[in-house]
Amino acid sequence: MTDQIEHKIQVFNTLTGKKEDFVPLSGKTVKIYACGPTVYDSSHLGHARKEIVWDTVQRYLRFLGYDVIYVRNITDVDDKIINRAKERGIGPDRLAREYTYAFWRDMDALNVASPDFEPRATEFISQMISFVQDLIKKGHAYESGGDVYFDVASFKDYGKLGKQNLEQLLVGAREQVIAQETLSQLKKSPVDFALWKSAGKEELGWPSPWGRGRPGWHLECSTMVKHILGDTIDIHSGGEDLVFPHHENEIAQSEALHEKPLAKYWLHNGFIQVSSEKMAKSLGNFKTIQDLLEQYSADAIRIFVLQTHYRNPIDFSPESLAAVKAGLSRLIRAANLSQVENENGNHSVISPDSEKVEKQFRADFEQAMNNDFNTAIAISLLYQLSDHILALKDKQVQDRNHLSALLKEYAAVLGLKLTDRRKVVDTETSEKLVELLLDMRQKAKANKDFATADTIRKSLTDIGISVMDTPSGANWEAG
RNA sequence: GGCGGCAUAGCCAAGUGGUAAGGCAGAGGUCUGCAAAACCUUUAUCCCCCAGUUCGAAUCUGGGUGCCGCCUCCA
Repeated sequence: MTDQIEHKIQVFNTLTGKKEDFVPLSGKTVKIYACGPTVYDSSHLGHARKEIVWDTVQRYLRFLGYDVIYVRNITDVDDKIINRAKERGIGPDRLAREYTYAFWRDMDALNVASPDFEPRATEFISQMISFVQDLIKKGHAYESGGDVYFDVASFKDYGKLGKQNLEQLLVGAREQVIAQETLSQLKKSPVDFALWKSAGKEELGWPSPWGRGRPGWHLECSTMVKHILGDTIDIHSGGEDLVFPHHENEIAQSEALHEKPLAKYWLHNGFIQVSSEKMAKSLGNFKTIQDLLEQYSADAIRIFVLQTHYRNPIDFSPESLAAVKAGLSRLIRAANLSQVENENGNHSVISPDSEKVEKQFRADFEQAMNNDFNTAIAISLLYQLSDHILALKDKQVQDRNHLSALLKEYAAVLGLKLTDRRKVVDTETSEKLVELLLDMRQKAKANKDFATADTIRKSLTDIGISVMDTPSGANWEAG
C-alpha cells in the first residue's frame, strides 16, 4: 500500500492563472477549505452551484482514494445578518440559526454531502482575537479608535491573487474612503481593511483588548483554516467574486502572520447569470433552491450545474433546466433496468464486449475529471454508457445489470442518485385516481351494469379503500 | 480607468494544433386498434469578423466587434 496516488489531475490555479499538476502537500491527504454561506437569507441557484461544484470535487478526490478533509464554514456574524435581524426585529443569532437550518435543508435536498468540519465564526472569536494580537505584534496591524486594521503596505505580496496593483487600488479606494470621513481618519491607508470593528453596547459584540467589538469578514476564514487545518492547506475554493478582496485579504492576514503560503491551489467557480446578468440578491433576479426543487429533482439541478465547466458562466433559463429534466429520464431508465438476475448465472461473468465498454468508460471518465474536473464530459459519458446498456438484449441480463451498477457507481461520484421515481405517484394524484374509478363506477351504474360497478367496489376494498354510497354520490376513505 | 473572462448548430454545451463530444428540440423509421412512451437513424463543410504563423487552426499571434465579471456587499 503506497501513500501516493497515481493520478495526473490538473487544476486551474487562480494564483498562477494556469492549469497545474495537482500534487497534495502530504501524501494522499487533501485539505480543502471552501468558503461557505453567510446565513442571512435563503440560498439561491448561485449558492447551489458553488456547493454542488466543490461537493463534486471532494467526492471525486475521495473516489480516487485521497483522504479528504473538507471544511466549509458558516458565517454567522456579519453586517448583513445584523441589518436583516434589525429589520425583522429579532436577534442576529436567531436569524443566523434560522438560515443555517434552511441552508442545511437545501444542501441535503441537493445531495451535497456534509463537510467534515463546519465551523461557525462565532465559535472562533477568541482565536480570532489572538490572531489579531499576533498580527499587531508582528507590525502588520494597528489599533485605531477601537477598530483594528490590517496594514496593507506592510505585506509586499498584496494583490497577487486578484492581480491588483496597489497604486491602482489606492486611486479607487481613496474616493470611497473620502466619502466616509470618519474612516479616512481611522485608517493609515484607504486600502487597509478591518480585522476588528468596534461595537456599541446595544450592538452584537464581544469583549476584546480593544474594547467591545466584532470580527471583520475576512478574519474568520484565516483563523478557522489555521486552527482546523493548519498554516498551509491544499485547496481553498469559493465563488469567483471572492477572489478580490476576500481571498486576497485572507492571504494577506495569514501569510503575513505565518510567512508561508495559505493554500497551494486557489480554485474558483463561475457565476450563474440570468439573461447574461449575474444572479444576485441585490438584483432581485434569483431563483431560490426551494423554488427550483418544487419543479426539478436534485439530479436535474446537479446535471444542469455540472454540464457546464465550473469556471464558465451559466446562463439560467427554465428552458435549459427543462431540457436536462427531459434527458435525465434515459439515465434513470438505464440505471434501473430489470434487476432480475439469472439465478444460475455467475454474476461476475460478463461478455468481453461489456468488459471492454467498462474498461473504456472508467478510463474516459477519470481522464475527463482529471482535466480540471471536466464534469461536462463526464456527464456525456454517462449518456453514452446508458446507450450501451439500453442496446443490450434481454438475454444479456448479467451484462446489463453489471453496467447499470457501473453507471450508478459513477453517477454517484457526481452526486447523482438516479433513483427511479417513474412509478411514484403523489397524494393528490392518488386521490384523482380513486375519483376516476368512482366516476367509471357511476357510469356503469347508470348503464345498469351492476356487475362492473360491484367489481370496481370490490377491487377498491381489496386494496384498502372503502366505498360508501350516499344519496349525494359515492364517498370513500382509505385504511 | 485597472484586472480578468466569454463568443461553437434552433437552444444548452465540450473540445486549446490534426480535421467538430454530449443533452434538448426537429426530421425519418420500428412498434402500435388509435395515441403516447420507448427504441433505432439523422441533424454544424464548419466554430463572431479581419489579417498572420503552420503541411495543417475552432484551437496559436496581432487587430476589431459584441457580451459579462471583479476593483464596494455578493457564491
